[in-house]
Amino acid sequence: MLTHSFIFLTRFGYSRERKLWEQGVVDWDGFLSRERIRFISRHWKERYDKQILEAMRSLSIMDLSFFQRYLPKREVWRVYYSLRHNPDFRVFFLDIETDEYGNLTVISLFDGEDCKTFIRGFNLDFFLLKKLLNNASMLITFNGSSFDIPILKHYVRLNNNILHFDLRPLLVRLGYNMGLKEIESKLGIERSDEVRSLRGFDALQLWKCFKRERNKECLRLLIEYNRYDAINLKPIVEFSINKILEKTLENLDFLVIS
DNA sequence: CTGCCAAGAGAGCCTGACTT
DNA sequence: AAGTCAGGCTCTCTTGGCAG
Repeated sequence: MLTHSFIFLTRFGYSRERKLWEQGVVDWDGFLSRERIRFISRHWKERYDKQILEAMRSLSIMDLSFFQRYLPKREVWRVYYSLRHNPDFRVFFLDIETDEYGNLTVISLFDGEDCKTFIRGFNLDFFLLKKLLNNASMLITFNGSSFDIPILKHYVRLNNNILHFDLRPLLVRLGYNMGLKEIESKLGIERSDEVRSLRGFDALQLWKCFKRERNKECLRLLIEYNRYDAINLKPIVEFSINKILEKTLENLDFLVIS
């Protein structure tokens, strides 16, 4: 999908990108191989050629900072879609819990197969966490733009070539303007009985309970809750990218995307 | 080259929604 | 409560294409 994208070009929006596709310019190679393109002046064609060559170069060496800078946030899903099976593309589904003062208490990183959880006061080591995070190509969250990522940045400095894919705005576009738990139940994604009824507010109480009473059961539940929040993001991503791809390519049946 | 027009990109503002 | 984003709205500006 990424190599079919032109939305990162200067002064390009959805309509101009679609115009290209409709006239048969469906990928970067197609764009570069044409001398002239209708509705693009010679002057701009030259500039766009350079931008596309730069995109190609970045992609070939997996330096995603180019896309971090020029791809609109709401289109970051295209990077995930194109690279999700590439072994050099490392993703973390991420979720954090905090106490009532906004201090990080628990964080889970799910790489698609294995879920690592770090707990304040036990195994949470910010040096190690930083090392782990900065080895990733993309972090995927739900509402992380306004919650998880800013808080995380208080503790660790993240490299600027890490892409952040926030699922919430995408789901809003797809008509799911609601919280994570409600989306899960709409999509039939399950949680264990113990944590099914828990919400964000309860996470604060669980940590409080653990701190006050040293109650291990409270902590265990909080960890379980947090891990589900991270792990369940994966099926939601799969659902969302298929939906948004369908929507993006509506009425363009000749366009087959890899 | 100059002048005009319509399309559409982009900026600014407001609102509503979510996370713990 | 803080922080961020997208959508809706309006207004402005840039641009390609066309005519002469």
